[in-house]
Amino acid sequence: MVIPRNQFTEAERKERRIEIIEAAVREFAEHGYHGADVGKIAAEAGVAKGTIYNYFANKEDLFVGVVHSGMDQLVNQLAEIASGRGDPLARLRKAVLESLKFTERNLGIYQVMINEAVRSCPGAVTECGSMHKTVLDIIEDMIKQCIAAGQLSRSDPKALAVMLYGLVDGVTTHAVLTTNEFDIKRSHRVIMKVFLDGTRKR
Amino acid sequence: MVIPRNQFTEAERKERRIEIIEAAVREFAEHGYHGADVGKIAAEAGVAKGTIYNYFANKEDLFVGVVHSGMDQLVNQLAEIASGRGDPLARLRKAVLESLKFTERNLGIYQVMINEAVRSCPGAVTECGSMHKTVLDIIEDMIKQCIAAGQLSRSDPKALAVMLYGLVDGVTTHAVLTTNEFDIKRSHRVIMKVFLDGTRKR
Amino acid sequence: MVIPRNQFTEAERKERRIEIIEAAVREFAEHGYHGADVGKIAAEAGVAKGTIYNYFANKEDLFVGVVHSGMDQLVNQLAEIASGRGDPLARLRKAVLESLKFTERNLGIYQVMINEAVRSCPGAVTECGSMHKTVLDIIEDMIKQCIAAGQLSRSDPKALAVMLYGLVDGVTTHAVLTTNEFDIKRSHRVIMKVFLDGTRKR
Amino acid sequence: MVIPRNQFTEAERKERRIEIIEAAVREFAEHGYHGADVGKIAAEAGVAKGTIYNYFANKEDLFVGVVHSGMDQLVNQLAEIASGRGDPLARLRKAVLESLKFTERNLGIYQVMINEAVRSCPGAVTECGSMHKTVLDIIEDMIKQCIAAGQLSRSDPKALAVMLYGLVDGVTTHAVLTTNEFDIKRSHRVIMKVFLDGTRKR
DNA sequence: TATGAATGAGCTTTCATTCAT
DNA sequence: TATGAATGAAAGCTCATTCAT
Repeated sequence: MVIPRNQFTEAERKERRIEIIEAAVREFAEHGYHGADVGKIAAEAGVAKGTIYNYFANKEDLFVGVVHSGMDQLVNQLAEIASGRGDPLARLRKAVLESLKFTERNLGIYQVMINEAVRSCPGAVTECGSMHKTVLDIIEDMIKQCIAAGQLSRSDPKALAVMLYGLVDGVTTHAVLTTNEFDIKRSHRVIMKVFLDGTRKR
Repeated sequence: MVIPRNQFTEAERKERRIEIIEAAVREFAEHGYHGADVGKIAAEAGVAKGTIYNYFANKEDLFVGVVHSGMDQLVNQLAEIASGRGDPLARLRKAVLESLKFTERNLGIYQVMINEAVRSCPGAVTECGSMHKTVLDIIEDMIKQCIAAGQLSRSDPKALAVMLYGLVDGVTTHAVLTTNEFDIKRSHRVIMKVFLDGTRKR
Repeated sequence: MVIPRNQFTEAERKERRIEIIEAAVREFAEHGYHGADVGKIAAEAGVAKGTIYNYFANKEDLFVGVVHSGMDQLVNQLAEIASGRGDPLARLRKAVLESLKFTERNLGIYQVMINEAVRSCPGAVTECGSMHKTVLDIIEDMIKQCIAAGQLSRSDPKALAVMLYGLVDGVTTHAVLTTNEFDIKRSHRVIMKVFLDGTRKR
Repeated sequence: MVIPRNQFTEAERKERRIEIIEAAVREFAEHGYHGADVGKIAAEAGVAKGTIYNYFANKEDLFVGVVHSGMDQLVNQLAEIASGRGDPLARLRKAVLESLKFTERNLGIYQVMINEAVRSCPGAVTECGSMHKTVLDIIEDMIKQCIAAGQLSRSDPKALAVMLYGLVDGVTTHAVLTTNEFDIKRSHRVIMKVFLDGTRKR
């Protein structure tokens, strides 16, 4: 029963867009792309079904918006850490910690973004892929800084970024499949230990 | 137009079951659980829609069949390697290599199994979770052997298994998202290098 | 191709609901509960299949709506007669006449309501049973008035109500099975004659 | 797993036919015509689905068989009573009692026969109608005998038969809708009382 | 003749999207 | 611009019937 008005400020439109995306995040996270119900998203967001289509062209576009918004947060956070000053390795540690925190906070939607989008929502592949690439680029950049600072040995930084992020992703997957609660601090410690020192007996 | 017969040998029934599962693997891999169309699976398998329901109770049950069949192959292969003789670390290397090969061969369905099943197909969660646990148990067992043989340093073998498998899973995810072809040998080398020696400059 | 609008008055919604129920009455009457096709009901009502589900939760709920609507008419009519003033026996006669007219007008759906619902549509049993009970209660009440007025001999009024309504129902059944046209006036006369005076030679 | 033989005696065929009909009676009684499952009937009867079609052309034909068999019992019983000797009115009483007993024993299938068949199974209408007519004819005949013996007053015996049978049918319907247990003796007493003496205060 | 796997038309129900208001 | 009723394609599943064995 929202009374329509004729003119919305840009700010009001943005705010409502965000409300819709937040509702969409919850719904996509819980039911996956195909399982999500646009009607429920509208209800959750407190708007009419039709209104969704004033902000997004269709379900796919809404999903892209969700992905974009979600990854944007992570990218911004990582970018900030990456561009910081001080010990590069400490910053890398921090980046991994924040990534873990992010995935924990966004477990459901993160999985959907990273995994399901690819096969369920062709239109989102580009978006997901490019966000993923951005994250990896940032991590790669940090690794380069570590190498330059003599903290990591010289290897292909891109491959190392994939490894490091793979560890974060792998822990997430494991958490989802075992429905364990996620011990972030412990995961962080183990990931960094393995990544830095390996497991071989010396 | 498959001609119906009524006296099928056990072998013939199994064969047809496998044909259906193979068609289902393709469809689920391409479109995810919800996106998959039972009718298309039937057509793909060369049987009528109704026939599917002679072999599986419903879509969910079919999906569980797919998961079971898929993971079974990996579990068997890993189990064989794990129970082998000879150098434990070499066997661990081999296990990682085979896992990579498996995921490459089964990229689509593997992702659906590991990731989408959880939120799209409640009935498959148990199945997926238990298979995942089995794989990790086998790897954990091999890691224990390596520790016992003095090849890996003493740490929580369960956590290490999660790390190692996380690396494999992370590489897979990366491959899917970048739609890169998958350089298995290189991935194998990097994974083992990082896992064994870490990345720290010494 | 009904043009969709979104702001329906309560009256318009009710009207459409009635149109759907009327179409449903015809379809259920002709084919019974299981034999009825929701799609045909929609077509008959001039709406899309999906629209049915905006007014009723499912086929069962639609059927309950039909039963309720149908019996409501009869109940209201009988209730009005029952609560009238004047000679009780004359009112009882009138009630039987109106019941006969009602069943004649609603032959098909009446049969489905009374008979098939019980075994075909578990969700409607309560509804049907309670409407049936209401009708009998009204008739029982009228019989009590007749007894009080010394027009009928003292017997169990509930049992007599079952008898009287049984006569109406039996005549209906007979009409359906013989596909006779229904001579209401004659039926009314015979029913009242038998019910009041019996058949024994005196 | 019944082993097929090449030759069945006529008796064996008849016996199996009866087994199928008995199973069908139960299934039709419980679920109505459309709700009944030929597969379940076959399982109940201990034969394969295909075997049903060696004995009946299709579901409709099977239903006609059920109707025929069911009504045959009643018709035979009534016919026997009707053709008996002794007091006509006593025989009429007995016929009503046996009809009540019959409908109680066959409540479900009786309802289906009398009521649902008409709209669910066009092919059975003739059968049902003619059996119904036969029953009424027998009752009419008995009423004629009563009139001839001076036990009932002169009225249209066909109409009286409809009334009397209507009372039986009405009681049955009432029993089904109220899921009351059926007090046959009491019903019998009330029916005969009303039918013979009416309800008017004298 | 009995079997029962295969068939596929047909059913109910869902839900992304449209569009008159 | 927001609304939400209407839409109808599409999907999962059932089950009467067939027919090679």
